[in-house]
Amino acid sequence: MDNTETKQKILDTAQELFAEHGYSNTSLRQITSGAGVNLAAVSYYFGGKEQLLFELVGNTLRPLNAERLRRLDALTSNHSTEDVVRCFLEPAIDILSQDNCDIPCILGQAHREQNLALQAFIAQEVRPVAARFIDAIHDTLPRLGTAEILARGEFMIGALLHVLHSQTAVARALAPDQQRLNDNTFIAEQLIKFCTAGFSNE
Amino acid sequence: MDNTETKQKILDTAQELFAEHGYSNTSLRQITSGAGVNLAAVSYYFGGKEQLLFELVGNTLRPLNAERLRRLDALTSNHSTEDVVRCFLEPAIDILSQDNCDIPCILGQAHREQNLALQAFIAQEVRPVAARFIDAIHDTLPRLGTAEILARGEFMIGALLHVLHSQTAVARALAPDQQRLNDNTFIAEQLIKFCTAGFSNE
DNA sequence: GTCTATACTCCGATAGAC
DNA sequence: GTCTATCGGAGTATAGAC
Repeated sequence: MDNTETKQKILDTAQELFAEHGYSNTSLRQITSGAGVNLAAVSYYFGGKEQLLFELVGNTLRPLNAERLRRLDALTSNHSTEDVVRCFLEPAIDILSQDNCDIPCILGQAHREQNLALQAFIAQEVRPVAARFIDAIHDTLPRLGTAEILARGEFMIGALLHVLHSQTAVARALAPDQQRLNDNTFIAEQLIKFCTAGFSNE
Repeated sequence: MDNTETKQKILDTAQELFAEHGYSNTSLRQITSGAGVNLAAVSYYFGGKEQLLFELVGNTLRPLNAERLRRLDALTSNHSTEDVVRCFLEPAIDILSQDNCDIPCILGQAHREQNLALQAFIAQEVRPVAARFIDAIHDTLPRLGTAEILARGEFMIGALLHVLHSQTAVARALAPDQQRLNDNTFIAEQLIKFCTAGFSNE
């Protein structure tokens, strides 16, 4: 069997199972038997279960943050606060509309894992985006201090992660007849409006 | 040894260890040896590790939601949007200021666990508060549809849980010199302002 | 009723055979 | 590069001591 083929089959199966049952609730035996490879293959190719998760998270975060930076760079000098918020949120929410809905689950889970090494890994990936984002917000809301921008940035990340992870499960449980809660475009626009208004409060 | 004393020692130790290392990363053997009781005591008193978590979560959610309902009931007929948001957020953030900071960790973790039974348990506890909250928001923002209120309610919960869990860890990592990010009063006021503005956007 | 000792199954990891 | 065998530790269940 090919090297890359085995690795890819493990990654695909792990992504699927992690998304469905969660990292801790998925065993290496489920992954390897699902992928049709030997139990020891995960240790051989990735170094262990945790490094396998790191690989998945990195593969998701890298293109996402690259796209965020690309959009931030494309902003003109007289951009609005909503433009900046959109640069940050839209690439993440776009993933929800793609066919593979494992990715947002993996992403949301990663931020929530109580794992210092993983937290540091994520922080390192997000840092350059955060720095550019703070500057861009500062341009549109000069009266807002750095502490305010940082705090509100955390609120935005929290709201985004919650939506990525649960996909408004609480709201849909409370009102099953509200079909708009299943519409990702509706949720995306609501989230962008919500966060833009939240930031703009000087 | 007394019945209630053994149960309480298990609850206290479990709360501490779950908060520090996470539910999945804490073993029953750590809990029982830390509490000075036998391994089987958890099965005997709670039925298993999962039911032990349920008990902890319930003990945290019950008084929190009772306080939220009490404050919602105390609102006068001409309340503001900020009043309603404050009723929901302040009791949760007040916990942060208490000496026992295990509780917010347990709360944030509970929402994060990929566990359908736990999700249902939480949804059932939150449901009465959510229903009253939606009505109260509707009073102040009559042009807002139910779907909008529900979606934005999810964003607010996401932002709150993120703060409860990480206590603005990302922001503090990005700017260690911003002391205000360690001030719970500052974070609370910022969160209330952020969510109030987010809801008010009709 | 409370608690102890113990056994059972499953987990992640790894040394070593092939 | 792949696989088997095996290890220590996990959660769980229970028989029996007090």
